[in-house]
Amino acid sequence: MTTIKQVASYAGVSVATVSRVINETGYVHEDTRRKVEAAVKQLNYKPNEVARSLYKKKSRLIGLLLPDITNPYFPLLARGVEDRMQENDFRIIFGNSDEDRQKELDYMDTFTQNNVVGVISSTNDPDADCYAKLKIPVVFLDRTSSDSLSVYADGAYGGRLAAQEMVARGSKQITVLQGPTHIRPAQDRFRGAVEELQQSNITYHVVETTSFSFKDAESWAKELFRKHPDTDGVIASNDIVATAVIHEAHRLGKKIPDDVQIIGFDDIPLSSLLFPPLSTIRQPAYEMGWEAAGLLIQLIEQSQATKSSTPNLHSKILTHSSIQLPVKFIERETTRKVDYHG
Amino acid sequence: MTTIKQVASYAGVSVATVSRVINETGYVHEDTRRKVEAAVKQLNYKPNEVARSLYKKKSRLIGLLLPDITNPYFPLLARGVEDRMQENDFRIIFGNSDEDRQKELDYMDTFTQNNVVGVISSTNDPDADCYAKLKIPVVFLDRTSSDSLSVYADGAYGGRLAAQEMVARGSKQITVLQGPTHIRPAQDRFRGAVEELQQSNITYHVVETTSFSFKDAESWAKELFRKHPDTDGVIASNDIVATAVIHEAHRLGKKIPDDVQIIGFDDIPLSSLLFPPLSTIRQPAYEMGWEAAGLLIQLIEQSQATKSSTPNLHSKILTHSSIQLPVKFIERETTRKVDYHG
DNA sequence: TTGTATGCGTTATCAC
DNA sequence: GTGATAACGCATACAA
Repeated sequence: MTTIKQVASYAGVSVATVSRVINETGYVHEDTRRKVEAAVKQLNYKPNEVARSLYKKKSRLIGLLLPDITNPYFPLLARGVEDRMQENDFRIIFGNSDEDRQKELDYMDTFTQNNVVGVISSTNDPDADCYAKLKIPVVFLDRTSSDSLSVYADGAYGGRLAAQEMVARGSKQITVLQGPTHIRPAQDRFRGAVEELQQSNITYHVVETTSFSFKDAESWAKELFRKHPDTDGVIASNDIVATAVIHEAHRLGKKIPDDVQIIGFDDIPLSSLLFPPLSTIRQPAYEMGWEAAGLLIQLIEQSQATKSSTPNLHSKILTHSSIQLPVKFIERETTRKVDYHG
Repeated sequence: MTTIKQVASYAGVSVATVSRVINETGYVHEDTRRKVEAAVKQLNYKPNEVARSLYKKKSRLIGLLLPDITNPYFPLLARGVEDRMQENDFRIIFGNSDEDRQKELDYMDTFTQNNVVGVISSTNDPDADCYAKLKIPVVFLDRTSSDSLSVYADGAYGGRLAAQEMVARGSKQITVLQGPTHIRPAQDRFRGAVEELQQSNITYHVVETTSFSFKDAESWAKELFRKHPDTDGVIASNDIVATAVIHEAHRLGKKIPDDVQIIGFDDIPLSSLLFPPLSTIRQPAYEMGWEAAGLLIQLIEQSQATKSSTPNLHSKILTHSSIQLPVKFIERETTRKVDYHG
């Protein structure tokens, strides 16, 4: 690796001057600039980010912590984050937490030890100590917290919407799969659905579920149709679980959507490829990642500005502006057609 | 952040001593050690990885470059890499290349600028300059190169296997979807399949395809049944493409597997959830990531050893030991049952 | 407009 | 056994 020193001597100037031209800071004569630029090009010089990071106490790295990239919901989030970050010259240190407290802690240590300037985390406990202690901006993704910045979809409304669409399409005996109680967004949508059902005076049952794993979901699907055989509409806690319900319905010889309608949640890429293609409530995962990254970048730039200048009254300061993105009903073929519907 | 200096003064010793105890290098009196350890704990000291990296010219970071984490084949690879790296206290800077040369170059710059100690890349051009110039170990994942270390699945055999199984199950008019020509593993499996078919004296046709996108695949599926309406067996270039073929077969009212058998490639998580569940050639993606990480770690440790000591004749040096992992036929329901088959 | 010198937090070398 | 101190590559305050 060629260093700034080598560039300097090659160009016949001091390191300070080289630094000035590559950072476009301070005055430098046009001729000198050209000499330096030539040297930079000639030696193919790329500044050492580590040295920069050490001196400035801040890097161009951000930390991204997701529960499990293997869960089909997360790749889109990750991609949204990466694209926006890449555009703004930030790189990503990535980790899976498995929703495990210890792994989460470890990664937060990793992040701080590497001088990351911000983190995006999809955690079940945004109020955990390790986040409060962080002295850099944090944005919570897909997980809400009362007093931290976060980007999430409108789960409660999504739940209502699922219930509305199901009722509008004629289901009378609806079973709702609750979703893991420790995952806030799962509970939001569950509550939304139940509220709507209650207001509509529809008979409904609830089956408790404790994970989003397909394997577990298969047994809940069985339980569902065993305990509530008259079910003619299932609101699943997410698309994976909905998939298991579809399978079980097939197995029982039930016609979808004539005997039973099914609505999922998320709209993961898989959903449109199922048979029948799954009607679901879409969370705009890519956009969520994108927005979270944008918010974080804003916070990062803000915190730099705050430190270096006197408070600027003209620039609006972000203190608590979480972003809630809209969800949308995606009508496919596990729900019946309905005339009035646009 | 607390620094080594603070720990030193808190413990009443010099920074050198603190460094010795945290790195377990050199002599240090038992009492001193205890004092330092207490200070470390008290102040919750965590060494600054950036400063370490600057001094030692090597970090605990590795670079991972994948085409697109949004493609369902890659999350498992990534997870395999992450798990193994995490176990060995390496962290990951992650990026998507979109198979775009420029993005690839940019990420290689990022990696070197951040002092990563190794990179794992899934590139179409392992012989590209940017890899040759790298002075750190590189392992190519899922992409082969004649003279670089790589971890990949036995694509040629996978192709043969697909053809064998299809023939053994009675297909007489087989169509093979070729897969993108610029993606080496796609061509390996294609050639394998074609060779097997030729040896078996089976009539077959080839439909060219240029991507793995589902959207494109839909039109190739149409083309396939239009040009070769007698097709009673399809060997798809991967599971995504196979999915499109299933859809088209449904649309045409063809019975699967009675009218047409379909075999995919990869065994992405989606495949078992399709209807009918897709028979496919499984690549052990998670294991591949895991092995690639293991190989890279070995190379990293080796290169450190080589630098610091005189060549050790007793330790075997890895110069060219690529790892080829076995593929396997996963029998599901897009292929017919056959008696002889164990 | 440019150069010198200092420090960022660590590790390693060398005296003591 | 332990402590100064130089060095890693860079950016900046300050002097010139």
